[in-house]
Amino acid sequence: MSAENKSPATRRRRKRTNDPEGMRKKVLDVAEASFQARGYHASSLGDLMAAAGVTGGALHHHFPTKKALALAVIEERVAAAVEETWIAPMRAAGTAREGVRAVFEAVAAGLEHQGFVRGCQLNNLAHELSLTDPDFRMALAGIFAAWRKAIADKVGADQQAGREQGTDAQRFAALAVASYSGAMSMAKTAQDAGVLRDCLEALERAAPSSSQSGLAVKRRRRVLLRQKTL
Amino acid sequence: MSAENKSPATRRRRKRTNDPEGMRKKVLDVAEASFQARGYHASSLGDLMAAAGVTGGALHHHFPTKKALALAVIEERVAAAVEETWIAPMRAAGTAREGVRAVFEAVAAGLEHQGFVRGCQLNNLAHELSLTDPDFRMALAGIFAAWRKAIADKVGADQQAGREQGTDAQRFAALAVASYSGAMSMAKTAQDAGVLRDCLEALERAAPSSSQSGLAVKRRRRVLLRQKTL
DNA sequence: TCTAAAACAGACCGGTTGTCCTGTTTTGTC
DNA sequence: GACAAAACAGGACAACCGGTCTGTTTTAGA
Repeated sequence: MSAENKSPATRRRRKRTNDPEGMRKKVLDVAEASFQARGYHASSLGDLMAAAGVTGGALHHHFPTKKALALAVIEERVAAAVEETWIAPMRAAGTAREGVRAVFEAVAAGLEHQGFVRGCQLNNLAHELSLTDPDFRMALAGIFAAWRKAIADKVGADQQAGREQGTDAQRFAALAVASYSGAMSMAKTAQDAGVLRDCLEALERAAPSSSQSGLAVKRRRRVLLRQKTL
Repeated sequence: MSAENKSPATRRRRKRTNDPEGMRKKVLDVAEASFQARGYHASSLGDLMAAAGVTGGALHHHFPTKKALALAVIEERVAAAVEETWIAPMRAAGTAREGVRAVFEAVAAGLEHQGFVRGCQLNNLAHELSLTDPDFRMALAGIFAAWRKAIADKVGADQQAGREQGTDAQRFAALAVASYSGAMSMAKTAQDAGVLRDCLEALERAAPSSSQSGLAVKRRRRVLLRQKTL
């Protein structure tokens, strides 16, 4: 965690190696983590520079303004996180409902193992930045839309396979995204991931996969899908 | 909206009138609005002072620190907003599900009439402040808990009246709060309140009030409950 | 009326923030 | 190897932020 590029007395001047992509990645790593933990406004560029071991000149070279940095974090990192956590698992799932359940449980398990809750990157930044700047808002809205679309598409696939005939794909997707987002908000505030499981149970108990009451079907789905934790 | 306490030449010195409660209220009004629109960190005390027409001395007299001001906004204003928007309508509703529907529709209608979405005060501040300070977090968590309890209590009352026998009150409340919170997050980011209606429809289509499929029951509930818009 | 506390005014300060600017070093290209 | 552009270093700076401080006015109570 401390400095390691101090030139020792043995070799007075280390030769510099330009690594623009590596440096850019290092900055994005630190910014992503800091935005997640402290938020955008509470993260100063000075802190980020110190944490990344990067000088002001280098930072400014890759990201002219703080807004540009945040936009890059949103478009590259936050979008990728949603892709990894939700979109890919949803594509890989057998059905939409199984996918939703798998993600909820995987995230809940990951948070419980981690011991604390930092919340959803997308929602964290969306709340802080949506009204601040139209560019922020549009970038964040696009990620929300892609997220919803991935779920709705899965419902559509289910319907083409003869399932979920009574379900409105768009609305189902909206509810899935909303309940996850809100549950994460509560989990973050209470520092307790249990509410994620509460919401999932309520969602499934209230919404059986077909007309069956869905009481005996629930347990055996739990082990079907293993997923890499975030 | 401009200054009105400039002393005109007619009477050289206006007599000052101490109004501690009024001044405190004025500051809280401005702070509440600014936190809602710009967030905590993006709201500077200088802006608040200017907007409220209050000097630094007066502000500091009532709120020694910015944190104290935010805590007052949370405990007095945000809690009151949740009380007015959710808890009171929930107590007044015939059943829990009717109450949830009434609030969703009232808020959606209010937002559509307003033309823009600033989001949920509680969730806005919760996302920005939960991880920054334990005092903030606890205050916000308490409001979430009261919100959930109000809904769960209503489900309990329904159950004592013979309804909702298969429903878990805690989980139902968690899902209602979560889906509302998440829907508001999306509505704020997309600047479109329609997602609130999507979530409500999905919630009710998926969760019929009893074993009936809930297709014909939905429409006639819509006019039953009128509620004061936020 | 006298007095002390509360209420308010307004200047002030140290620290921080984001950005800019001027150099220096590295690197790809002819 | 010459050279221009990219990559990086690091200081400088003006604006701003939150908090403090001193002083004045109002108000309540004896």
